[in-house]
Amino acid sequence: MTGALKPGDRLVELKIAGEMATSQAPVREALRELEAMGVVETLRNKGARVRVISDEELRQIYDVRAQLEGYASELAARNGAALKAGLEACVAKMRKAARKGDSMAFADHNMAFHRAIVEGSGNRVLLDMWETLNVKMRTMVNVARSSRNLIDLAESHLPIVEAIAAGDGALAHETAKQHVLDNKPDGGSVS
Amino acid sequence: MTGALKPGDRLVELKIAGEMATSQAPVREALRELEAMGVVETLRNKGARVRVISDEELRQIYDVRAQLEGYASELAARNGAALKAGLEACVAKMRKAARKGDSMAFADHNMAFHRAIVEGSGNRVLLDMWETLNVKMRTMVNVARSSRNLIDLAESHLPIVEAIAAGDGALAHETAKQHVLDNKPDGGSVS
DNA sequence: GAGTCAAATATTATCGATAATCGGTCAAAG
DNA sequence: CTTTGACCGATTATCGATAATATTTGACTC
Repeated sequence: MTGALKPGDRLVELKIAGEMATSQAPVREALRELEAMGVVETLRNKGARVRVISDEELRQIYDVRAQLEGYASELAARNGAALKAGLEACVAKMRKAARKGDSMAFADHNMAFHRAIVEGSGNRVLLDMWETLNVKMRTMVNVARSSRNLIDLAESHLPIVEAIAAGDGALAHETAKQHVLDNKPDGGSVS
Repeated sequence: MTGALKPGDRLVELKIAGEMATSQAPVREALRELEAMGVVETLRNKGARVRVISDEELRQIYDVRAQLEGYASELAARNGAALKAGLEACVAKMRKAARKGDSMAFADHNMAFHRAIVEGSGNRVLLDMWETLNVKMRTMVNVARSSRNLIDLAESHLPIVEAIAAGDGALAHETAKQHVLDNKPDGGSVS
């Protein structure tokens, strides 16, 4: 699935097959997989579309993500000292991207930061699930909608690093969770 | 996927196609879906197998499930009064099944209890994710391995009902989470 | 212009065929 | 006896065809 596809766009099997120089059947197989992942939705005899994520669903995704990342941070804090340098490097890269106004690079480093924590949790099921949420959202972190500037956003990651590096699981949990909720579309959750 | 399949069992496309009076292609599509859900694993040119869930993965699933159900209970507690009767009915049915020594029925009512809470959270993403975990585990609640008898297990759900019915989100969260961890294979988590 | 209907076209869903791959068996060689 | 290579059957992966379904187009009427 290459660029320039928007929620709601049609995915025509024979056309994709032609573009990929293959036949229809493998395309159907791939679409079934994407459907199971929640990226695509299909109706019988009507074909596949990029699934539309409603604002409500996006908010729900953020709420669940906050819980998962909070837990991941708590687990990661057990090995916080080993993760510290890597996390700080991500923040430094975010700062650099922020100064250059490069929001694409910023988003990449931001994602790498969060992934490092979830990977550092050591729970593979948690990581798979977190990735599933990201695939669903497609725009992994919605930077454009954030009410903060990129410099502030980069800095907002530091309390998470500190809590994890200090091995403080409970603080890491709350800090990471709140960070996600702070960046949720339409502001914070009541939860 | 009808009964009597164990982790590691081969799923032969042409055989399944014959049994279902269809052709290979729809079977391959279905297997792709099951693979995306983590139920099946395939290797290229080697076919599909029912995925083996290791003990470690099962423990990780329980840890993540504890977090999700803890959060679900917290959200459900907002509307706890409305959920109380339904939850109590599930516990009553669990008691009844426990008295009759009917562990299949027990498992069904136990699942219905937990599902009612996750549904009561009002977060559809959370529900989908929780269902995904259950599909992965396949044995939804591992009753046979629990160190408690069924009567005690039925009763162990009451503190969750009480916290939710009282609208106490934080208590519901901790109670539900601990309940899942208490029933995790090989005992509790350090987390 | 709007609405209806029929025909044409596009697309989906499945079929059966075929090429490629893999694993097991057996015979020959060392 | 062990190892190696050839062959065969089972299975996977994809192909191209076809039937079924949905959508679009064009003609006609008001």
